[in-house]
Amino acid sequence: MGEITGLPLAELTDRLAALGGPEPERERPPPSTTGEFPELPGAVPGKVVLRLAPFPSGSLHIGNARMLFVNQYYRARYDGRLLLVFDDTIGNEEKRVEPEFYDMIRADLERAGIVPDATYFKSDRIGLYYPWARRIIDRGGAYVCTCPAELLRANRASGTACPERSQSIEETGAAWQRMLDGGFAPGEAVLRLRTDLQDPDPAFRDRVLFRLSDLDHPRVGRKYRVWPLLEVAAAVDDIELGISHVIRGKDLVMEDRMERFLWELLGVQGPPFLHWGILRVREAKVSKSKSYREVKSGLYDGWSDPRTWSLLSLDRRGISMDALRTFTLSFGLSLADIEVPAETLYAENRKRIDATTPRRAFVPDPVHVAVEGYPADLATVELPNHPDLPAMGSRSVTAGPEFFLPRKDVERNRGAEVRLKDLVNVRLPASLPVGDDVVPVTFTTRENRRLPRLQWVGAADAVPVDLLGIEGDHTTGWGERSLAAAPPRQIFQFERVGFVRVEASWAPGQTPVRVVFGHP
RNA sequence: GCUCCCGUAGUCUAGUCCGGUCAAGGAUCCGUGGCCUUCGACCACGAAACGUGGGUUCAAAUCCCGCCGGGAGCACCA
Repeated sequence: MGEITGLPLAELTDRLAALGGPEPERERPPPSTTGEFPELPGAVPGKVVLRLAPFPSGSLHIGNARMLFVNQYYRARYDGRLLLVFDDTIGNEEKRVEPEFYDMIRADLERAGIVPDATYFKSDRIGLYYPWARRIIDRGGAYVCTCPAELLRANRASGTACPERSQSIEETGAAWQRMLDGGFAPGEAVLRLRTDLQDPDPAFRDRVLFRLSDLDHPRVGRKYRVWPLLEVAAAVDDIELGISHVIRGKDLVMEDRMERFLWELLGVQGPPFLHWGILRVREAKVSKSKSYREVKSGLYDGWSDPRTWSLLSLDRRGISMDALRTFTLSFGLSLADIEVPAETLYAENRKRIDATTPRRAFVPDPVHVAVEGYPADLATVELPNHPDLPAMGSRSVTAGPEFFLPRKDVERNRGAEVRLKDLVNVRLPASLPVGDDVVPVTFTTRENRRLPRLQWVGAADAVPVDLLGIEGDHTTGWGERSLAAAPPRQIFQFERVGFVRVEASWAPGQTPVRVVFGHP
Protein backbone atom coordinates (compact mmCIF):
# COMPACT_ATOMS: atom_id res chain seq x y z
CA MET A 1 0.00 0.00 0.00
CA GLY A 2 2.71 2.44 0.99
CA GLU A 3 4.38 1.59 -2.29
CA ILE A 4 1.35 2.73 -4.26
CA THR A 5 0.78 6.04 -2.51
CA GLY A 6 4.27 7.17 -3.41
CA LEU A 7 3.73 6.77 -7.14
CA PRO A 8 3.04 9.68 -9.49
CA LEU A 9 -0.53 9.95 -10.60
CA ALA A 10 0.20 9.20 -14.25
CA GLU A 11 1.82 5.93 -13.37
CA LEU A 12 -0.99 5.01 -11.05
CA THR A 13 -3.41 5.65 -13.86
CA ASP A 14 -1.43 3.44 -16.19
CA ARG A 15 -1.31 0.63 -13.66
CA LEU A 16 -5.01 0.95 -13.04
CA ALA A 17 -5.66 0.69 -16.75
CA ALA A 18 -3.42 -2.36 -16.94
CA LEU A 19 -5.52 -3.98 -14.22
CA GLY A 20 -8.61 -3.43 -16.35
CA GLY A 21 -10.00 -0.70 -14.15
CA PRO A 22 -12.06 2.13 -15.60
CA GLU A 23 -10.27 5.02 -17.24
CA PRO A 24 -10.56 8.04 -14.95
CA GLU A 25 -12.62 10.89 -16.26
CA ARG A 26 -10.39 13.29 -18.13
CA GLU A 27 -12.93 15.66 -19.47
CA ARG A 28 -12.26 19.32 -18.92
CA PRO A 29 -15.13 21.45 -17.79
CA PRO A 30 -16.47 23.52 -20.69
CA PRO A 31 -14.67 26.84 -20.98
CA SER A 32 -16.62 29.56 -19.27
CA THR A 33 -17.71 32.52 -21.32
CA THR A 34 -19.09 34.49 -18.42
CA GLY A 35 -17.59 35.37 -15.11
CA GLU A 36 -18.47 33.53 -11.97
CA PHE A 37 -21.99 33.80 -10.63
CA PRO A 38 -22.31 31.96 -7.35
CA GLU A 39 -25.54 30.52 -6.04
CA LEU A 40 -27.53 33.05 -4.10
CA PRO A 41 -27.44 31.95 -0.47
CA GLY A 42 -30.58 30.13 0.49
CA ALA A 43 -32.24 30.84 -2.83
CA VAL A 44 -35.34 28.82 -3.63
CA PRO A 45 -36.39 28.79 -7.30
CA GLY A 46 -39.62 30.71 -7.75
CA LYS A 47 -39.19 32.51 -4.44
CA VAL A 48 -36.37 34.89 -5.27
CA VAL A 49 -37.28 38.59 -5.19
CA LEU A 50 -34.72 41.13 -6.37
CA ARG A 51 -34.83 44.84 -6.76
CA LEU A 52 -33.48 47.60 -8.94
CA ALA A 53 -33.31 50.92 -7.12
CA PRO A 54 -32.27 53.70 -9.50
CA PHE A 55 -32.23 57.34 -8.49
CA PRO A 56 -34.08 59.36 -11.11
CA SER A 57 -31.52 62.07 -11.67
CA GLY A 58 -30.35 61.09 -15.12
CA SER A 59 -30.49 58.49 -17.82
CA LEU A 60 -29.02 55.06 -17.13
CA HIS A 61 -25.50 54.69 -18.46
CA ILE A 62 -22.92 52.03 -19.12
CA GLY A 63 -21.94 52.06 -15.45
CA ASN A 64 -25.47 51.11 -14.45
CA ALA A 65 -25.60 48.23 -16.89
CA ARG A 66 -24.14 45.83 -14.39
CA MET A 67 -26.94 46.47 -11.94
CA LEU A 68 -29.47 45.77 -14.65
CA PHE A 69 -28.03 42.66 -16.17
CA VAL A 70 -26.77 40.95 -13.03
CA ASN A 71 -30.19 41.24 -11.41
CA GLN A 72 -31.85 40.16 -14.62
CA TYR A 73 -29.51 37.19 -14.78
CA TYR A 74 -30.41 36.02 -11.29
CA ARG A 75 -34.08 36.56 -11.84
CA ALA A 76 -33.93 34.23 -14.81
CA ARG A 77 -31.72 31.74 -13.03
CA TYR A 78 -34.15 31.34 -10.15
CA ASP A 79 -37.36 32.14 -11.97
CA GLY A 80 -37.78 34.98 -9.53
CA ARG A 81 -39.27 38.43 -9.47
CA LEU A 82 -37.53 41.73 -10.14
CA LEU A 83 -38.96 44.90 -8.65
CA LEU A 84 -38.26 48.40 -9.85
CA VAL A 85 -38.11 50.62 -6.79
CA PHE A 86 -37.43 54.21 -7.71
CA ASP A 87 -35.11 55.54 -5.06
CA ASP A 88 -36.63 58.96 -5.32
CA THR A 89 -36.25 60.35 -1.84
CA ILE A 90 -35.56 64.02 -1.88
CA GLY A 91 -31.83 64.10 -2.66
CA ASN A 92 -30.22 67.49 -2.26
CA GLU A 93 -29.55 70.64 -4.22
CA GLU A 94 -26.82 69.08 -6.32
CA LYS A 95 -28.58 65.77 -6.75
CA ARG A 96 -32.19 66.38 -7.51
CA VAL A 97 -35.01 64.13 -8.50
CA GLU A 98 -36.48 65.30 -11.78
CA PRO A 99 -39.72 64.17 -13.34
CA GLU A 100 -38.53 63.35 -16.86
CA PHE A 101 -36.11 60.71 -15.61
CA TYR A 102 -38.77 58.30 -14.40
CA ASP A 103 -39.91 57.62 -17.92
CA MET A 104 -36.41 57.80 -19.26
CA ILE A 105 -35.29 55.06 -16.90
CA ARG A 106 -38.29 52.92 -17.72
CA ALA A 107 -37.42 53.33 -21.38
CA ASP A 108 -33.82 52.37 -20.62
CA LEU A 109 -35.02 49.22 -18.90
CA GLU A 110 -37.25 48.36 -21.79
CA ARG A 111 -34.41 48.94 -24.20
CA ALA A 112 -32.28 46.58 -22.15
CA GLY A 113 -35.01 43.98 -22.29
CA ILE A 114 -35.92 44.20 -18.65
CA VAL A 115 -39.56 44.10 -17.67
CA PRO A 116 -39.97 44.69 -13.94
CA ASP A 117 -42.58 42.57 -12.20
CA ALA A 118 -43.74 45.60 -10.26
CA THR A 119 -42.80 49.24 -9.87
CA TYR A 120 -42.64 51.21 -6.63
CA PHE A 121 -41.78 54.76 -5.74
CA LYS A 122 -40.11 55.50 -2.44
CA SER A 123 -41.72 58.91 -2.55
CA ASP A 124 -45.08 57.15 -2.20
CA ARG A 125 -43.85 55.31 0.83
CA ILE A 126 -42.49 58.06 3.04
CA GLY A 127 -45.35 57.71 5.50
CA LEU A 128 -44.51 54.02 5.83
CA TYR A 129 -41.07 54.81 7.14
CA TYR A 130 -42.24 56.90 10.08
CA PRO A 131 -43.64 54.02 12.16
CA TRP A 132 -40.30 52.29 11.75
CA ALA A 133 -38.59 55.39 13.06
CA ARG A 134 -40.88 55.16 16.09
CA ARG A 135 -39.97 51.55 16.66
CA ILE A 136 -36.28 52.41 16.49
CA ILE A 137 -36.78 55.26 18.94
CA ASP A 138 -38.84 53.10 21.28
CA ARG A 139 -36.02 50.64 21.45
CA GLY A 140 -33.67 53.41 22.42
CA GLY A 141 -31.89 53.07 19.13
CA ALA A 142 -31.90 56.70 18.05
CA TYR A 143 -31.82 60.30 19.19
CA VAL A 144 -32.58 63.66 17.71
CA CYS A 145 -29.39 65.62 17.19
CA THR A 146 -29.35 69.36 16.61
CA CYS A 147 -25.64 69.75 16.00
CA PRO A 148 -24.74 71.63 12.83
CA ALA A 149 -23.65 69.20 10.14
CA GLU A 150 -20.03 70.22 10.45
CA LEU A 151 -19.85 69.66 14.19
CA LEU A 152 -21.64 66.37 13.78
CA ARG A 153 -19.01 65.21 11.35
CA ALA A 154 -16.15 66.37 13.53
CA ASN A 155 -17.57 64.64 16.58
CA ARG A 156 -18.06 61.49 14.62
CA ALA A 157 -14.46 61.52 13.48
CA SER A 158 -13.18 62.00 17.01
CA GLY A 159 -15.70 59.65 18.60
CA THR A 160 -17.19 62.41 20.72
CA ALA A 161 -20.80 62.21 21.89
CA CYS A 162 -22.92 65.31 21.53
CA PRO A 163 -25.08 66.24 24.57
CA GLU A 164 -28.27 64.96 22.94
CA ARG A 165 -26.93 61.48 22.64
CA SER A 166 -27.97 60.83 26.22
CA GLN A 167 -31.56 61.96 25.79
CA SER A 168 -34.26 59.60 27.04
CA ILE A 169 -36.64 57.68 24.85
CA GLU A 170 -39.39 60.09 25.83
CA GLU A 171 -37.28 63.10 24.95
CA THR A 172 -36.36 61.60 21.62
CA GLY A 173 -39.98 60.77 20.93
CA ALA A 174 -40.97 64.36 21.62
CA ALA A 175 -38.18 65.78 19.51
CA TRP A 176 -39.04 63.43 16.67
CA GLN A 177 -42.63 64.57 16.86
CA ARG A 178 -41.39 68.13 16.71
CA MET A 179 -39.44 67.28 13.56
CA LEU A 180 -42.59 65.87 11.99
CA ASP A 181 -44.66 68.85 13.11
CA GLY A 182 -42.37 71.39 11.55
CA GLY A 183 -40.78 72.60 14.77
CA PHE A 184 -37.33 72.53 13.17
CA ALA A 185 -36.10 74.12 10.01
CA PRO A 186 -34.14 72.02 7.49
CA GLY A 187 -30.62 71.47 8.79
CA GLU A 188 -31.61 72.10 12.38
CA ALA A 189 -32.26 68.53 13.46
CA VAL A 190 -31.74 64.95 12.36
CA LEU A 191 -32.66 61.58 13.75
CA ARG A 192 -29.44 59.69 14.38
CA LEU A 193 -28.86 56.03 15.03
CA ARG A 194 -27.04 55.05 18.21
CA THR A 195 -24.32 52.68 17.15
CA ASP A 196 -21.01 52.87 18.96
CA LEU A 197 -18.95 56.02 18.93
CA GLN A 198 -15.84 53.91 19.28
CA ASP A 199 -16.72 51.77 16.29
CA PRO A 200 -13.46 51.08 14.44
CA ASP A 201 -15.05 52.34 11.24
CA PRO A 202 -15.59 56.06 11.80
CA ALA A 203 -18.05 56.07 8.94
CA PHE A 204 -20.35 53.83 10.93
CA ARG A 205 -20.65 55.98 14.04
CA ASP A 206 -24.16 57.26 14.74
CA ARG A 207 -25.25 57.73 11.19
CA VAL A 208 -28.19 59.89 10.25
CA LEU A 209 -31.50 58.11 9.71
CA PHE A 210 -33.89 60.92 8.88
CA ARG A 211 -33.36 64.57 8.01
CA LEU A 212 -35.36 67.61 7.06
CA SER A 213 -35.75 69.05 3.60
CA ASP A 214 -38.21 71.46 2.07
CA LEU A 215 -37.17 70.91 -1.52
CA ASP A 216 -40.02 70.50 -3.95
CA HIS A 217 -40.39 66.88 -5.02
CA PRO A 218 -41.65 66.21 -8.54
CA ARG A 219 -44.13 63.58 -7.40
CA VAL A 220 -45.20 64.61 -3.91
CA GLY A 221 -44.29 68.27 -3.82
CA ARG A 222 -43.82 69.52 -0.27
CA LYS A 223 -46.06 66.96 1.35
CA TYR A 224 -43.19 65.70 3.52
CA ARG A 225 -40.45 67.52 5.34
CA VAL A 226 -38.89 64.57 7.09
CA TRP A 227 -37.07 62.33 4.66
CA PRO A 228 -35.35 58.98 5.25
CA LEU A 229 -31.83 58.35 4.08
CA LEU A 230 -31.10 55.49 1.75
CA GLU A 231 -30.15 53.03 4.49
CA VAL A 232 -33.40 53.32 6.44
CA ALA A 233 -35.59 53.37 3.38
CA ALA A 234 -33.81 50.30 2.05
CA ALA A 235 -33.92 48.51 5.38
CA VAL A 236 -37.67 49.03 5.55
CA ASP A 237 -38.44 48.26 1.93
CA ASP A 238 -36.30 45.17 1.81
CA ILE A 239 -38.51 43.78 4.58
CA GLU A 240 -41.87 45.13 3.47
CA LEU A 241 -41.40 44.28 -0.19
CA GLY A 242 -40.15 40.82 0.68
CA ILE A 243 -36.79 41.20 -1.05
CA SER A 244 -34.97 37.87 -0.83
CA HIS A 245 -31.52 39.03 -1.97
CA VAL A 246 -29.90 42.39 -2.41
CA ILE A 247 -27.35 42.47 -5.20
CA ARG A 248 -25.60 45.77 -5.67
CA GLY A 249 -22.25 47.49 -6.10
CA LYS A 250 -19.69 47.32 -3.37
CA ASP A 251 -19.81 51.08 -2.93
CA LEU A 252 -22.83 50.23 -0.81
CA VAL A 253 -21.24 47.71 1.56
CA MET A 254 -21.41 49.98 4.55
CA GLU A 255 -25.11 50.31 3.91
CA ASP A 256 -25.34 46.53 4.37
CA ARG A 257 -24.02 46.94 7.84
CA MET A 258 -26.49 49.71 8.55
CA GLU A 259 -29.41 47.65 7.35
CA ARG A 260 -28.31 44.64 9.36
CA PHE A 261 -27.86 46.79 12.42
CA LEU A 262 -31.39 48.11 12.09
CA TRP A 263 -32.87 44.67 11.52
CA GLU A 264 -31.11 43.32 14.53
CA LEU A 265 -32.30 46.22 16.63
CA LEU A 266 -35.88 45.56 15.58
CA GLY A 267 -35.58 41.82 15.71
CA VAL A 268 -36.42 41.15 12.08
CA GLN A 269 -34.69 38.95 9.55
CA GLY A 270 -33.53 40.66 6.36
CA PRO A 271 -32.11 39.38 3.09
CA PRO A 272 -28.43 38.65 2.48
CA PHE A 273 -26.28 40.99 0.39
CA LEU A 274 -24.08 40.33 -2.61
CA HIS A 275 -21.83 42.80 -4.35
CA TRP A 276 -19.75 43.42 -7.38
CA GLY A 277 -16.67 45.61 -7.62
CA ILE A 278 -16.32 48.92 -9.35
CA LEU A 279 -16.32 48.62 -13.14
CA ARG A 280 -14.95 51.38 -15.30
CA VAL A 281 -14.86 51.53 -19.04
CA ARG A 282 -11.59 53.24 -19.84
CA GLU A 283 -12.88 55.54 -22.54
CA ALA A 284 -16.08 56.38 -20.69
CA LYS A 285 -15.52 59.10 -18.18
CA VAL A 286 -19.05 58.79 -16.96
CA SER A 287 -20.36 61.47 -14.71
CA LYS A 288 -24.08 61.73 -14.27
CA SER A 289 -23.82 65.25 -12.95
CA LYS A 290 -21.59 66.41 -15.79
CA SER A 291 -23.89 64.84 -18.35
CA TYR A 292 -26.81 66.49 -16.61
CA ARG A 293 -25.13 69.88 -16.80
CA GLU A 294 -24.13 69.59 -20.41
CA VAL A 295 -27.47 68.26 -21.53
CA LYS A 296 -29.21 71.12 -19.76
CA SER A 297 -26.80 73.69 -21.14
CA GLY A 298 -27.27 72.38 -24.63
CA LEU A 299 -23.62 71.56 -25.12
CA TYR A 300 -24.56 67.92 -25.42
CA ASP A 301 -27.00 66.69 -28.00
CA GLY A 302 -29.48 65.52 -25.34
CA TRP A 303 -29.20 62.31 -23.36
CA SER A 304 -28.36 60.41 -26.52
CA ASP A 305 -25.10 62.32 -26.90
CA PRO A 306 -22.28 59.78 -27.22
CA ARG A 307 -20.36 61.54 -24.48
CA THR A 308 -22.94 60.55 -21.88
CA TRP A 309 -22.36 56.85 -22.54
CA SER A 310 -26.02 56.44 -21.73
CA LEU A 311 -27.82 53.29 -22.80
CA LEU A 312 -29.69 55.50 -25.22
CA SER A 313 -26.45 56.77 -26.75
CA LEU A 314 -25.08 53.26 -27.08
CA ASP A 315 -28.21 52.25 -28.92
CA ARG A 316 -27.86 55.29 -31.10
CA ARG A 317 -24.38 54.12 -31.99
CA GLY A 318 -25.62 50.73 -33.02
CA ILE A 319 -24.30 48.86 -30.02
CA SER A 320 -26.79 46.19 -29.16
CA MET A 321 -28.03 45.71 -25.63
CA ASP A 322 -27.31 42.04 -26.08
CA ALA A 323 -23.64 42.81 -26.66
CA LEU A 324 -23.70 45.05 -23.63
CA ARG A 325 -25.27 42.28 -21.58
CA THR A 326 -22.66 39.72 -22.58
CA PHE A 327 -19.92 42.26 -21.95
CA THR A 328 -21.29 43.10 -18.52
CA LEU A 329 -21.87 39.52 -17.45
CA SER A 330 -18.38 38.51 -18.50
CA PHE A 331 -17.08 40.11 -15.33
CA GLY A 332 -19.10 37.92 -13.03
CA LEU A 333 -19.65 39.02 -9.47
CA SER A 334 -16.00 39.65 -8.75
CA LEU A 335 -15.31 42.10 -5.94
CA ALA A 336 -12.18 43.36 -7.67
CA ASP A 337 -12.29 46.88 -9.08
CA ILE A 338 -11.60 46.75 -12.77
CA GLU A 339 -11.04 48.98 -15.75
CA VAL A 340 -11.88 47.60 -19.15
CA PRO A 341 -11.24 49.10 -22.56
CA ALA A 342 -14.34 49.82 -24.63
CA GLU A 343 -12.71 47.70 -27.33
CA THR A 344 -13.91 44.62 -25.47
CA LEU A 345 -17.48 45.81 -25.83
CA TYR A 346 -16.89 46.70 -29.46
CA ALA A 347 -15.52 43.24 -30.17
CA GLU A 348 -18.66 41.76 -28.65
CA ASN A 349 -20.84 43.96 -30.83
CA ARG A 350 -18.81 43.21 -33.94
CA LYS A 351 -19.48 39.52 -33.45
CA ARG A 352 -23.16 40.27 -33.70
CA ILE A 353 -23.28 42.73 -36.57
CA ASP A 354 -20.29 42.15 -38.81
CA ALA A 355 -21.78 39.30 -40.79
CA THR A 356 -25.03 41.10 -41.51
CA THR A 357 -23.87 44.67 -42.03
CA PRO A 358 -23.60 46.01 -45.56
CA ARG A 359 -20.45 47.80 -46.61
CA ARG A 360 -20.40 51.27 -48.03
CA ALA A 361 -17.79 53.79 -49.10
CA PHE A 362 -17.34 57.04 -47.24
CA VAL A 363 -14.47 59.47 -47.72
CA PRO A 364 -13.81 61.75 -44.79
CA ASP A 365 -12.00 65.04 -45.30
CA PRO A 366 -11.90 64.53 -49.06
CA VAL A 367 -9.55 65.56 -51.84
CA HIS A 368 -11.08 65.90 -55.29
CA VAL A 369 -8.98 64.08 -57.89
CA ALA A 370 -9.27 63.51 -61.64
CA VAL A 371 -7.74 60.35 -63.08
CA GLU A 372 -6.00 60.81 -66.42
CA GLY A 373 -6.37 57.83 -68.68
CA TYR A 374 -9.21 56.35 -66.67
CA PRO A 375 -10.84 53.41 -68.52
CA ALA A 376 -14.18 54.46 -69.98
CA ASP A 377 -15.82 51.11 -69.32
CA LEU A 378 -15.40 51.63 -65.58
CA ALA A 379 -17.77 54.58 -65.32
CA THR A 380 -19.95 52.43 -63.13
CA VAL A 381 -19.06 49.23 -61.30
CA GLU A 382 -20.98 46.58 -59.43
CA LEU A 383 -19.79 46.09 -55.86
CA PRO A 384 -20.84 43.41 -53.38
CA ASN A 385 -22.63 44.58 -50.27
CA HIS A 386 -20.52 42.25 -48.18
CA PRO A 387 -17.16 40.83 -49.24
CA ASP A 388 -17.75 37.41 -47.70
CA LEU A 389 -21.46 37.01 -48.25
CA PRO A 390 -22.59 36.99 -51.89
CA ALA A 391 -26.12 36.41 -50.65
CA MET A 392 -26.22 39.98 -49.46
CA GLY A 393 -26.23 41.10 -53.07
CA SER A 394 -24.52 44.02 -54.68
CA ARG A 395 -25.10 47.59 -55.73
CA SER A 396 -24.14 49.63 -58.73
CA VAL A 397 -21.73 52.45 -57.97
CA THR A 398 -20.75 55.45 -60.03
CA ALA A 399 -16.97 55.57 -60.34
CA GLY A 400 -14.51 57.77 -62.29
CA PRO A 401 -12.86 59.52 -63.84
CA GLU A 402 -13.29 61.99 -60.98
CA PHE A 403 -13.18 60.87 -57.38
CA PHE A 404 -13.03 61.92 -53.80
CA LEU A 405 -10.20 60.34 -51.82
CA PRO A 406 -9.30 60.66 -48.13
CA ARG A 407 -6.89 63.54 -47.75
CA LYS A 408 -4.94 61.77 -45.05
CA ASP A 409 -4.20 58.81 -47.34
CA VAL A 410 -3.38 60.95 -50.34
CA GLU A 411 -0.88 62.93 -48.34
CA ARG A 412 0.65 59.87 -46.76
CA ASN A 413 1.18 58.27 -50.18
CA ARG A 414 2.35 61.28 -52.18
CA GLY A 415 4.11 60.24 -55.36
CA ALA A 416 3.27 56.60 -54.81
CA GLU A 417 1.06 54.19 -56.64
CA VAL A 418 -2.04 53.19 -54.74
CA ARG A 419 -5.05 50.98 -55.33
CA LEU A 420 -8.52 52.42 -55.42
CA LYS A 421 -10.27 49.64 -53.60
CA ASP A 422 -12.13 47.21 -55.87
CA LEU A 423 -11.24 49.31 -58.91
CA VAL A 424 -7.92 50.35 -60.45
CA ASN A 425 -4.46 51.54 -59.56
CA VAL A 426 -3.37 55.15 -59.84
CA ARG A 427 -0.25 57.16 -59.18
CA LEU A 428 -0.61 60.13 -56.85
CA PRO A 429 1.26 63.39 -57.54
CA ALA A 430 4.40 64.20 -55.60
CA SER A 431 2.85 67.30 -54.17
CA LEU A 432 -0.67 68.53 -53.65
CA PRO A 433 -1.81 71.86 -55.03
CA VAL A 434 -2.82 74.42 -52.46
CA GLY A 435 -6.53 75.04 -51.98
CA ASP A 436 -9.43 73.10 -53.39
CA ASP A 437 -8.10 72.53 -56.88
CA VAL A 438 -8.78 69.23 -58.52
CA VAL A 439 -5.71 67.07 -58.13
CA PRO A 440 -4.52 65.27 -61.25
CA VAL A 441 -3.59 61.63 -60.75
CA THR A 442 -2.58 59.07 -63.34
CA PHE A 443 -4.14 55.75 -64.18
CA THR A 444 -1.57 52.97 -64.09
CA THR A 445 -3.21 49.57 -64.37
CA ARG A 446 -6.24 47.50 -63.55
CA GLU A 447 -4.05 44.75 -62.28
CA ASN A 448 -4.61 44.05 -58.62
CA ARG A 449 -1.27 44.33 -56.93
CA ARG A 450 -0.27 44.64 -53.33
CA LEU A 451 -0.59 48.34 -52.84
CA PRO A 452 -2.04 50.56 -50.16
CA ARG A 453 -5.78 50.53 -50.65
CA LEU A 454 -7.87 53.67 -50.52
CA GLN A 455 -11.62 53.91 -50.34
CA TRP A 456 -13.13 56.25 -52.92
CA VAL A 457 -16.37 57.86 -53.92
CA GLY A 458 -17.13 58.80 -57.53
CA ALA A 459 -17.34 62.59 -57.66
CA ALA A 460 -20.16 62.63 -60.21
CA ASP A 461 -22.70 61.07 -57.95
CA ALA A 462 -21.51 61.64 -54.40
CA VAL A 463 -23.74 62.33 -51.42
CA PRO A 464 -22.68 64.61 -48.56
CA VAL A 465 -22.32 62.85 -45.22
CA ASP A 466 -21.97 64.14 -41.69
CA LEU A 467 -20.43 61.71 -39.25
CA LEU A 468 -20.93 62.30 -35.52
CA GLY A 469 -18.00 60.95 -33.51
CA ILE A 470 -18.03 59.64 -29.97
CA GLU A 471 -16.44 62.80 -28.63
CA GLY A 472 -19.28 64.82 -30.06
CA ASP A 473 -17.12 65.84 -33.02
CA HIS A 474 -18.33 66.01 -36.59
CA THR A 475 -16.54 64.78 -39.69
CA THR A 476 -17.89 65.72 -43.07
CA GLY A 477 -17.18 63.93 -46.30
CA TRP A 478 -18.68 62.23 -49.30
CA GLY A 479 -20.52 58.97 -49.43
CA GLU A 480 -21.62 56.83 -52.30
CA ARG A 481 -25.01 57.41 -53.87
CA SER A 482 -26.73 54.40 -52.34
CA LEU A 483 -26.44 56.08 -48.92
CA ALA A 484 -29.04 58.61 -49.97
CA ALA A 485 -31.83 56.08 -49.65
CA ALA A 486 -30.64 54.60 -46.38
CA PRO A 487 -33.38 54.49 -43.74
CA PRO A 488 -32.70 55.79 -40.22
CA ARG A 489 -31.28 53.19 -37.81
CA GLN A 490 -29.70 51.23 -40.65
CA ILE A 491 -26.21 50.11 -39.68
CA PHE A 492 -23.41 50.19 -42.23
CA GLN A 493 -19.76 49.51 -42.13
CA PHE A 494 -17.95 52.39 -43.76
CA GLU A 495 -14.97 50.60 -45.20
CA ARG A 496 -11.71 51.47 -43.52
CA VAL A 497 -13.62 53.74 -41.12
CA GLY A 498 -15.89 51.67 -38.92
CA PHE A 499 -19.46 50.80 -38.09
CA VAL A 500 -21.98 53.62 -38.19
CA ARG A 501 -25.71 53.98 -37.76
CA VAL A 502 -27.84 56.22 -39.93
CA GLU A 503 -29.61 59.05 -38.13
CA ALA A 504 -31.31 60.97 -40.90
CA SER A 505 -31.60 60.59 -44.63
CA TRP A 506 -30.27 63.01 -47.17
CA ALA A 507 -32.28 66.12 -47.92
CA PRO A 508 -30.63 67.41 -51.11
CA GLY A 509 -29.53 70.98 -50.83
CA GLN A 510 -30.36 71.11 -47.12
CA THR A 511 -28.81 68.47 -44.93
CA PRO A 512 -26.29 65.73 -45.52
CA VAL A 513 -26.86 62.11 -44.64
CA ARG A 514 -26.34 62.09 -40.90
CA VAL A 515 -24.66 59.07 -39.34
CA VAL A 516 -23.28 58.27 -35.91
CA PHE A 517 -20.02 56.47 -35.39
CA GLY A 518 -20.40 53.21 -33.48
CA HIS A 519 -16.98 51.67 -33.21
CA PRO A 520 -14.11 50.41 -35.37
C1' G B 1 -5.47 58.38 8.86
C1' C B 2 -9.49 54.75 9.92
C1' U B 3 -12.72 50.67 7.98
C1' C B 4 -13.65 47.16 4.35
C1' C B 5 -12.40 44.75 -0.28
C1' C B 6 -9.14 42.87 -4.11
C1' G B 7 -4.24 40.95 -6.30
C1' U B 8 -3.89 34.83 -12.44
C1' A B 9 -0.64 37.48 -19.41
C1' G B 10 -1.15 44.59 -21.79
C1' U B 11 -6.64 44.25 -20.29
C1' C B 12 -10.76 41.22 -18.41
C1' U B 13 -11.81 36.35 -16.77
C1' A B 14 -11.96 30.49 -15.44
C1' G B 15 -9.59 27.71 -11.75
C1' U B 16 -9.00 29.14 -5.14
C1' C B 17 -14.27 27.13 -0.90
C1' C B 18 -13.16 20.77 -1.35
C1' G B 19 -4.41 20.93 -2.71
C1' G B 20 -2.87 16.51 -7.42
C1' U B 21 -6.38 15.55 -14.54
C1' C B 22 -3.15 23.42 -14.09
C1' A B 23 4.13 22.20 -17.48
C1' A B 24 -2.82 27.14 -15.92
C1' G B 25 -8.37 27.32 -19.94
C1' G B 26 -11.35 31.37 -22.51
C1' A B 27 -12.01 36.49 -24.32
C1' U B 28 -9.72 40.91 -25.88
C1' C B 29 -5.38 43.26 -27.44
C1' C B 30 -0.60 42.59 -30.00
C1' G B 31 2.63 40.02 -33.90
C1' U B 32 3.14 36.75 -38.33
C1' G B 33 1.04 34.13 -42.39
C1' G B 34 -3.39 32.85 -45.26
C1' C B 35 -8.10 34.16 -47.74
C1' C B 36 -4.97 37.95 -51.58
C1' U B 37 -9.27 44.37 -53.25
C1' U B 38 -11.11 47.04 -46.17
C1' C B 39 -6.53 49.03 -41.67
C1' G B 40 -13.12 44.96 -40.78
C1' A B 41 -14.37 39.65 -40.56
C1' C B 42 -12.71 34.75 -40.97
C1' C B 43 -8.71 30.77 -40.73
C1' A B 44 -3.79 29.22 -38.97
C1' C B 45 0.31 30.09 -36.02
C1' G B 46 2.81 32.93 -32.23
C1' A B 47 3.94 36.10 -27.90
C1' A B 48 1.98 36.76 -23.04
C1' A B 49 0.15 35.34 -16.17
C1' C B 50 -0.48 32.57 -10.67
C1' G B 51 2.24 40.36 -6.59
C1' U B 52 6.27 38.94 -2.98
C1' G B 53 8.81 36.22 1.06
C1' G B 54 8.29 32.29 4.28
C1' G B 55 5.54 27.95 6.29
C1' U B 56 2.53 23.19 5.97
C1' U B 57 2.59 18.93 2.46
C1' C B 58 4.89 13.49 -1.28
C1' A B 59 2.35 17.60 -3.93
C1' A B 60 0.39 24.71 -3.39
C1' A B 61 -2.60 29.39 -8.18
C1' U B 62 -5.40 26.61 -4.39
C1' C B 63 -4.21 26.01 2.92
C1' C B 64 -1.49 29.33 6.93
C1' C B 65 1.52 33.79 8.24
C1' G B 66 4.23 38.25 7.04
C1' C B 67 5.17 41.96 3.47
C1' C B 68 4.13 44.81 -0.92
C1' G B 69 0.69 46.83 -4.33
C1' G B 70 -4.23 48.49 -5.98
C1' G B 71 -9.33 50.06 -5.03
C1' A B 72 -13.72 51.63 -2.42
C1' G B 73 -16.20 53.94 1.76
C1' C B 74 -15.57 57.64 5.67
C1' A B 75 -22.45 63.31 3.31
C1' C B 76 -28.22 66.00 6.93
C1' C B 77 -26.40 62.26 -1.76
C1' A B 78 -27.97 57.88 -3.77
